[in-house]
Amino acid sequence: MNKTVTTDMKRASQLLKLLGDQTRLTMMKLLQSHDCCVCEFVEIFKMSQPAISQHLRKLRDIDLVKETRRGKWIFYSINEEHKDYPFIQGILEHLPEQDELVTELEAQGLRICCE
Amino acid sequence: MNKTVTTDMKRASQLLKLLGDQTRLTMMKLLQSHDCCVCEFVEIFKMSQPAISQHLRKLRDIDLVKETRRGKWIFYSINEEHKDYPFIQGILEHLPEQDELVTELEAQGLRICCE
DNA sequence: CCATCATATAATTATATTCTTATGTGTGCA
DNA sequence: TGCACACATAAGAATATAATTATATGATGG
Repeated sequence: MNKTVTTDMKRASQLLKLLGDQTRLTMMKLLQSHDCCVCEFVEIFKMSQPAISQHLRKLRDIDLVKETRRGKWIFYSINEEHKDYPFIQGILEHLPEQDELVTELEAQGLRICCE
Repeated sequence: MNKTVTTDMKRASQLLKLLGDQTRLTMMKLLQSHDCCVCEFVEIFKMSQPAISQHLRKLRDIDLVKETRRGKWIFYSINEEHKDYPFIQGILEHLPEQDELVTELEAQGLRICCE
């Protein structure tokens, strides 16, 4: 048996389907280096707040991300304890950094900071 | 810049969407160890021939697989020259072997052999 | 304790996906 | 040369997905 096996085919295809959306995939890549709150994502993706919320919900429903309230905002972060996180991580490693998106936010003064 | 970057976000999400289907994902995993023809997939997945054909078409449309005619059959195989093959390979490595499916076929005498 | 801000949920619509059935195409063999 | 087999394509229906608009929730700060 292959030691790198971490998941069965059904779970794997469900995970890949979730990542098979440019918005969610970029969210996950971004979250690897920066926790973000919903309103930041709204700015970054130029998408309505409910649309963002719904993408985050899908990621949360299978525990890929967790949420933490900080002041008025709810910050999302990667759940590194997820059983399939090594699998996800392997995928994200192949993708270009998306830090630029956060840098732009900061330049516009839209980055949320909770002391 | 990250040396492991192989693809941009749009292409990556398209690839992941294609793999985000259990049938296609299993096809890809299977093809890593065995070339297969359409009628074998029909048996393996207990799915109609047009349904199989359509899945294979999607994989072929982005050049993930290639086809070769051998006698009456058209065999599909992985296109290892694909620009994103290392990315795909990284994903498939995490999945359990699917050889059993082919073994079963052989046991039923349904495996196609061309001399 | 009330108003506001950030976020979530619901309902709806538009579009994409995946299957089925029907039919077309092309190769090999009688 | 024509029939049968393997496969592809087309058309249509059922379902899933992802957006929008409208509304609800819930914490915070005044």
